[in-house]
Amino acid sequence: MSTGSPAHDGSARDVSRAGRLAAERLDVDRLDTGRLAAERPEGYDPRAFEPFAVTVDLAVFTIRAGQLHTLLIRRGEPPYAGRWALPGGFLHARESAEDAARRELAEETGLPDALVADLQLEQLRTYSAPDRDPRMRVVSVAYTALVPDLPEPAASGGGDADQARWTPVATVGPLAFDHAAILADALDRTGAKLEYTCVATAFCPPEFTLGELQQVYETVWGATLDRPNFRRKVLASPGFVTPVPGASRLTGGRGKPAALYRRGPATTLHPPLLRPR
Amino acid sequence: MSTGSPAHDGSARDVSRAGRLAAERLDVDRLDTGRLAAERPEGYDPRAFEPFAVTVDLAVFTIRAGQLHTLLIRRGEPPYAGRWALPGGFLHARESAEDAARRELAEETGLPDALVADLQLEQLRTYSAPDRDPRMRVVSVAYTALVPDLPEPAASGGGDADQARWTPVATVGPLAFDHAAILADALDRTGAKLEYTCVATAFCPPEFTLGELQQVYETVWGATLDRPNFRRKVLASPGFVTPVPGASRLTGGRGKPAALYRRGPATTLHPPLLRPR
DNA sequence: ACAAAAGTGTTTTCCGTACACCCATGG
DNA sequence: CCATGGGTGTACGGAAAACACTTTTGT
Repeated sequence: MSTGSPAHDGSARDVSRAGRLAAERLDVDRLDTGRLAAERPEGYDPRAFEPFAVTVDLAVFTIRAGQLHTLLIRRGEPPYAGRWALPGGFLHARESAEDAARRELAEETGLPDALVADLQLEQLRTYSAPDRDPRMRVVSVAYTALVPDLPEPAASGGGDADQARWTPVATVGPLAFDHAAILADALDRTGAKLEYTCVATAFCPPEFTLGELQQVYETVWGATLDRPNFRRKVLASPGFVTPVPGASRLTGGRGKPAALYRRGPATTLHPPLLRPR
Repeated sequence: MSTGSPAHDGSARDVSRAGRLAAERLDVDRLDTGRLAAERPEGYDPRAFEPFAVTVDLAVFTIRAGQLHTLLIRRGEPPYAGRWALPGGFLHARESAEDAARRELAEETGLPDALVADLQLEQLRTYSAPDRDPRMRVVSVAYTALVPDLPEPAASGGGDADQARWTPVATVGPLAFDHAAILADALDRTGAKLEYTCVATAFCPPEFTLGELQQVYETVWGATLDRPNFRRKVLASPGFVTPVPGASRLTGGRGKPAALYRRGPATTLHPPLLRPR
């Protein structure tokens, strides 16, 4: 697909992100970087095994106030000190990348583990440019997560030097390492997945109206949809949503109360819900 | 998407695959595996940085005699000695995963580098289960490549102990490590990509007929398509194929000679070419 | 009574499907 | 002249886009 090819970037998490992450602090100086080719005169010895650091990066999206937001953390240590970055961290020794992503997500957002356990979490892509991280060779597996609007966003960790904050994707400035490219890829993928999967419900609370579901599509796609047609399409897709006998009122104080739905058992959308144009 | 979750498997390339790969031979005993949690009594030290080996695995597909084939190599060393496996290998020190995949593909297939340079190569997924490889912690980035039917398949390397062979996917037996899961994922992805991208032409020689292109779809999908409708859809997709003023005869000796086409500049298919049912 | 949001119906257009038919070539 | 494969035309059915209309609430 697209080749963001972010050249001079990196993604290794370091000692930043407050004391709550002390359990996975990394002392870069302890790393055996002596074999890295960058520190050898010229070329490398092909017979030497090169150890890599492996991390996960997370593009976590939610919708707040009709805008798509992503979770960013502020780096406290060089490189890129003071810059915003995607949450993430190193794989533990006996932990898969997805397990690591789930663990990091729980740590960063403070969500209960039970909620994180059955969360939409999709592997996006692996970023492996040799100079992603100026310090060492880091290969990072990026994941995308879609979460409902959380009452307390990521306010855990307190008002420390290392903040974590929901940021509207439209106002995201330059990010550390190649995280801008990762974020762009995640946005592309998320928009595309809405077309042929049921992931849109992941943005919604357990019970939601069709109007809220439509707002998810409109927010991510940046387009307006015809309400009657959207309604028909969703209800015609078996297993996309299941009705809840009961109604509630939303999106403003007035208007007819809307029926409530839960996400259905289906994961893919047949036929797809194509975006306009 | 799907979660193959291959549990007890691995993917590290070792000293197998003939002498032509000597440049990247790996002596497992030289690896610093002392820190691996599997060799410690119980649990692990979260503060210790764990070095990972990073490899690429390649699911290379071609169509020969109306059957989808994949390129497999036979392992000469334990673990899984004698078993077939996907081609692949370790990342070099200053090499991205895609570069490594391209290099390995050139080495395994013996294709000229120029041809490999502008080849369809798509990152599939990264496999990181902790026990993928019984010897050590290996994270593998899997790629999918689609190539035309090659005159000399993978006959380079000679009749050595380590063979490389095109195998019909229908007759693939058990594979080493989690390669069966990777192959299954690659098949799923390839079938899906035919629907909304132009990658099908990657299976074809530079000049091809619409009948050959249709056979690609029918072979990968295992379904028959209506020829007139297929023709219209392809020609209606701008940039999918471009006509060549000239004709040739094919697929048997008789019948009207078919017009020839080259692949066009487009990469995505609007509207998509959905498979039946 | 009016505004705002949910829900229903209808028309028109377009696309996918199925299938009939003609063309060119080899045996 | 018949089998085989390439290429064209066309009619039918269903889905999607556009839009008018009804229903139910709050103010």
